[in-house]
Formats: sequence, C-alpha cells, structure tokens
Amino acid sequence: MTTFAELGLSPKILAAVEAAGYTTPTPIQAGAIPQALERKDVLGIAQTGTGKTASFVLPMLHLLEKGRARARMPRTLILEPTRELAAQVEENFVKYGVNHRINVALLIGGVSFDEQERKLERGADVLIATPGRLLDHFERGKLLLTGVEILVIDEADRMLDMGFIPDIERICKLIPFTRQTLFFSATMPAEITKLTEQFLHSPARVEVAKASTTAKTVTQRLVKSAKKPWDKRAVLRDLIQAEGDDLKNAIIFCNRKMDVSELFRSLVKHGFNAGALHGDMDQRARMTMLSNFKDGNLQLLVASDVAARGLDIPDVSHVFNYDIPIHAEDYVHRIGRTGRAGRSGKAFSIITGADTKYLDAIEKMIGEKIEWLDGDLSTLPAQEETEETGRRGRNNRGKNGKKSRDKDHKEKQAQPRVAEEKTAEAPQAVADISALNAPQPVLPDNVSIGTAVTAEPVRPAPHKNGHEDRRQNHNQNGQQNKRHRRDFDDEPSPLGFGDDIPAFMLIPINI
DNA sequence: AAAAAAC
Repeated sequence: MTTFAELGLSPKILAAVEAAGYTTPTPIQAGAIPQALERKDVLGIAQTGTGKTASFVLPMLHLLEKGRARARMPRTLILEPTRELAAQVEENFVKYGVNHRINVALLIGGVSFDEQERKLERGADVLIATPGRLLDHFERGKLLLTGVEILVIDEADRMLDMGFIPDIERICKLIPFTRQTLFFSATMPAEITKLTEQFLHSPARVEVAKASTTAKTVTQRLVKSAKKPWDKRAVLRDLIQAEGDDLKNAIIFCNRKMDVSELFRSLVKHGFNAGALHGDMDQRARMTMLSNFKDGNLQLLVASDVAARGLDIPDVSHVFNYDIPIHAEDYVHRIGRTGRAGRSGKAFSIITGADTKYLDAIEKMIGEKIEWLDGDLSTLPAQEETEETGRRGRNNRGKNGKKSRDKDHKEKQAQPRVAEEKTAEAPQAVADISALNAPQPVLPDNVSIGTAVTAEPVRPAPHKNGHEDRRQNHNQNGQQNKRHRRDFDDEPSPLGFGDDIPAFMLIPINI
C-alpha cells in the first residue's frame, strides 16, 4: 500500500500530514499527487469525500516552497463554486501548511473587499476564489493573473450547473498557458469534456471509482406526510424524537430558502438545537452556523442545497429530506452527507402526495425501491378536515384563503402562541424556552434566537419600492406572489448588525 | 416546486 512518504512530498508537508493524523493516501491522492508534482496537468474525476482537496493542496504546497509572491500577482489560483467550499479549501491550507510561510487569500462574495485587497496587495501565494468575486477584483484592477503558475478548477460539473462556465472560460484565458492546470469534476458531461480539451494539455487522468450511487451503509426510509407545512414539521419532529440518542447530528434539507428559514424558526421554537444555512443568509452567519454545526454546538442544521455537495462535515448521523429534491441526483448528494467512511447513517425523506413523481425518478436513478417507514401514502388518513389542520389553517391564511405569510407573521408578533403547531413537547427541553415564546420582534430570517431578544427595533413597516431589487432574480410573472414572499423573506439581511454581530448572538442555543 | 454566485 502506498504511503504519503512515497508520493514525493517534502518533509515539511509530510510532517503536517502526519500531525493531521493521516497515514495512507486515498486513491485520488495516490493517483494525482505524483502527477501534479511532475508539473503535469491533471484531470481528476472524483466525488467529494474522496480526499480530493488534499490531492491538490499538498502538491501545491510543495511547489510553492520555491519562490515567493509579488503584490497583486498571486502564484496559484483555486476556483470553487460556493463560498463555503472556498473557505473549506482555505482551512486545508491552514492544516497542511502549518510548517510553511504562505499567504493565502480568500476571495468570496458577501464580505468586504478591504481585507481581501490588503491580502492581494501583500502578495498571495494561494488565491482561493468564487468566480464572481474574483472577476470583480480583476475588473477593479486589484489583481493580475499573469503570474499564476497553478490553476485549480474544482467541482467543475457543479460550476456548470450553476452557470459559471463562461466565467471559468474567461478566467482561464487571463492566465498564461504555461501554467499547470488541475481540474476536478465528479462527472464528465459533454460540456465539461469540451472544457478540458480546451484548457488542459495532455492531462493525466485520475479516476476514482464512483461510490455506487448511494452508500450501502446508509439506511434509507420514506415517511408519509400530508402536504401542509405544519403537518410536515410535526412529522419531522416525531422522526427526530423517535431517533432519540441515535441522532447525533443531522442535516435537514429543504428545497427552498424560505422554507429553511421557516423550519428553522419552528424547530427552535420547539426547543431543538438547530441552525440554518442558505444562500441568502449573511456570509458571517453562514460561516458561524457551519462551524458551530461542525463543532457539535448545533445538533440540527436546516439547509438548502448549498450544503448538499462538497461540504466536509464529517460524521453526520442523519439526513432528513424535509422536501424531496426535485432533481434525482441531488438526492444522492444529500444523503451522501451521512454514512461516510464506512460508518452507518440514516436518511429519511418526507413524502407527500405531490412528491411521487420525484420519488419515482429517484428510485429509478438509484436503482432500488426505498422502504416506507410506516406505511406508504395510501395509508395516510384523509387530512383536510382534521382538527389540527383546521385550526392551523385558519391561522395561516389570509382573508381570501390564500396563504399570506406576512400576515401570519405579524399575527405571531402580536399574540404569540405558546406552542405553534400541535403541542408537541420539545425533546430535551431543559433550558428556558419561555423566552423564545415571549412577545418579540420579528424573528430574523437568518440567525439564532438571541437576535430577536435583543432590542433591535422591529423593522420599519412596508418596504419602499427602492430596495427590493437586491434579489430580483426570481421569476418574472406573478408579481403578487413575489410580494408576499419578499415581505416575509426579505427581512433586513440578518438583523442589521452590519459587520458587527455581537458575540452572544453567535452562540447557538444549547438545550 | 429550486439553489447557487458580484455589486
């Protein structure tokens, strides 16, 4: 079996790898590192969770040992599709670069330019960036890409999904062709193959057997539910409680950002130790939520698909699909957050009558039928007329019977109820939850409860037209609906604390 | 029925 020492890495790097507790390289590392050290282009085909990041970070450190960076001229560039992934790669440089003196700059959106510019000015050995912010810096003239010796394109197929390919092409053309290119993708659709033909020079192809769709160590179950959000939330709570101590930590996926916020608030109200993660959250809150979840301070993370792929969150015992994903491949990515490295994991998907089409597609794709936990949809009692739905339905609806979140929201402010949905007790309710149910200003979209209790003024009544356009990339038709959404969702981005979030707010609620 | 990413 290969060892790290045989790969040709410098002693400084080997020491750091050993200190990090690794002895044996993964297949992608064993395949890619020697090629990269020989300055060959590499085409790495590997999923996340295969040790892919180290397979470019380690050889990069090795090659960076000679020479040093000049102002505004980074020596290497790594492109990542999401901010979290970019930050995660930076962490890898910290971990494996403990014995090196290298300057790493992280260029991602959602945070201020100033510090990023300072780091560029100081001379960056490694630039880790999402495409938009990188080009933004470039257009401002803060950055020259002519000194880049190594270019890494990570998660190329995801970049494709996200429409980044034109940006990637543009960036590639700004970098001298004498560079070395390391290119990673989990799949190779035609567009990606074309891209590699365009930008790689006789690459060494390193392919890691794809973890056959879904890991065998993951127990998958379907759970029936009526369609209404409060029904689904109750089903979820029951599931979480039924798992008891088996549930160490879990990611709960929703299809929409708005539902992430809503479910997060609901879970917290019910006394669960939960956080939230989606792309409209303030970057700082995103980072904090993620690190708190990784550190075990948060047990549950309600997330959009921003968390479905790539994020290195070891040891998630459970994945819940609060919504079943619309695209079958997302199902695989989501449940791939558990059952990693041979450990066992459980994945529960809440299914309503409207979901069967997507469920069929998923089962077809993974090539198996997923078992129902407790009877399939046909065993679902007729839901409409139950006391439960009746009561909640009234509270959740506006005069015309259409859902009016804004109204619902204000009602909650005015006369908060002790228990939102059915009076399920919180699982391990110990701490003083009453504060959460006390009258309070609008509970912010993004962060934990502490915020609401602070004297942050309730946000001024309806939005003036002007500043609604921050997120105008929603659908074109249906202005009415759109307004509803915004009124609820478009809280002043987290809390209006600007860059200075008081520390206590970032402390998750431990119960 | 979506999310992500620049301002």
